[in-house]
Amino acid sequence: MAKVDTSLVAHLPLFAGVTPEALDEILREARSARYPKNSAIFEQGADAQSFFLLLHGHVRAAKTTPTGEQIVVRYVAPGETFGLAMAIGAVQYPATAMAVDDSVVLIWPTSAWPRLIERFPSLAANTLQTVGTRLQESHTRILEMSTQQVEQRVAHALLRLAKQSGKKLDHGIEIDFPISRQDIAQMTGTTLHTVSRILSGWESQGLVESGRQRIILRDPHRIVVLAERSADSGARRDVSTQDRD
Amino acid sequence: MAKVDTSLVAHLPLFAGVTPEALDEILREARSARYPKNSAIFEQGADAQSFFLLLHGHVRAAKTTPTGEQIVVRYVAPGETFGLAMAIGAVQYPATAMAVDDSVVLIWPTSAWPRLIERFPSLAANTLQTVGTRLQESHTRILEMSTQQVEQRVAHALLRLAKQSGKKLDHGIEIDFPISRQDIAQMTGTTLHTVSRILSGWESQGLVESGRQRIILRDPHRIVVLAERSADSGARRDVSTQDRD
DNA sequence: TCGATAGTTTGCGATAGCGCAAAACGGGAC
DNA sequence: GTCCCGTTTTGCGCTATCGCAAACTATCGA
Repeated sequence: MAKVDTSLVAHLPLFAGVTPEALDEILREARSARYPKNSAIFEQGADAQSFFLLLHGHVRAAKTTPTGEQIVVRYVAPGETFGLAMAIGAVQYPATAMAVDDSVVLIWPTSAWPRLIERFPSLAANTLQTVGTRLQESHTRILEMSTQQVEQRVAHALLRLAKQSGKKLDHGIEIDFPISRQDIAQMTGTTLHTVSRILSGWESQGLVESGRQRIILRDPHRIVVLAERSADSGARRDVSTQDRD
Repeated sequence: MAKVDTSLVAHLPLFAGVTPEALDEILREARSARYPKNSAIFEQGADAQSFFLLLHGHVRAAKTTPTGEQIVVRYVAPGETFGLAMAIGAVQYPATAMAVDDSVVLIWPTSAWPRLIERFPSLAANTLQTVGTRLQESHTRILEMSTQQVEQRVAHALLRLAKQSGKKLDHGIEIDFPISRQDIAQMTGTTLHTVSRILSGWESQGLVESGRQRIILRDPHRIVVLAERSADSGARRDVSTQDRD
């Protein structure tokens, strides 16, 4: 198997504090693979035989209910790890991973993990860091779903996508992979219909420009305002009653 | 300072794979403290100077929005760690921790963490495990908030509390610390009014018995049924349109 | 070039659950 | 025992958002 070029990944947070020789050794345990657009990388419930590092492309991690509804857990950007079921002691993947663009990944066998973290403890520390960060983001998302209305949640979601995977344009930021109204609905806990209505509204105000699986934020600044406004018109959540401390 | 008895904590997942001598050394870095009911242990936004292990009592971790709304991130049960800001690389606590009962905790200075995980790598691995588990639970919660109605979410929340901190009764399970309608609302993304209505309804069906900050599940089995029923009466989420794979 | 297909838009009626208000209740402090 | 305060209950109107249906429109393959 062709060896992966060390320099491509040496700067990643995952490998912080890992010597070049160690990195070399770590990479020797991995193989790389290419997944074409719209192909599944692993399925929710399948045995977690591998964990992954995304090199190129974009991956969507989604969780499905017994009744078939889905939510998007997150979009994976290049340089990020995913499928870390083993790190959390899970035997099966808790979500499905799908390449939303042609993608290239590094793959380690799950069985290699215990040995790797034993030899290179900073791997565990670094992974703890990223998992912890994701936990925080997850809590933020819960906070938003609990306290904000749909329009604000969509605004936040798009701003996050723009920050994570935005391509700067002459005038605006384009989200750098195909994403549908349905996807955004599944990120924000609403329906594609409601997302469509919201984006239509924004489009007519010149805030965004969007089409088939494509969104450009034309006026990020005003979208930030939308995201942060605390539900001014009438319908406000009950803050006064039973306020704690 | 009085040394903490090793045997009290040796069995905790956090210390799995740690030798008694190592555990002794780890505990020497900690001090213990008692927090009376309703006292704050740390505040959201404060410098994360310590991390904690709960020995006795119950702690509520809650996140507050700029506008003052709160959500309950989780309830901490004895044996669990909390305030792990350092592990995730945060400088400040992302939430507020408050003792909901008289509580006893072990406290380590954040500054001790790097040294501890260097000397005892399994601490990092174990912590990664628990943080990963919490991340999964968090995703489950997001899934529920996205796909279920309030009554089901409340059912799930109570069942989880019962499993985590339930005291078995002759007939039923009592949640073992004071918890208000408001608290449950903040766990499920609704209002205390709606929670109150739901519990009233359940009470009249003999599912629960509840009062001031006190809830007893009288018929857990039927509550499980409630939690799992997929919104039968009419209002069902749109699964057919744009189903993936 | 022409369908076929997947994604998007939009209208309309229905409703779950919110916000507000007010009353009832329970427990602890003194 | 009584008062007071935090919690809970309940009624009522309202609206954000859903669910359904149907039309529309890019994009891709034949």
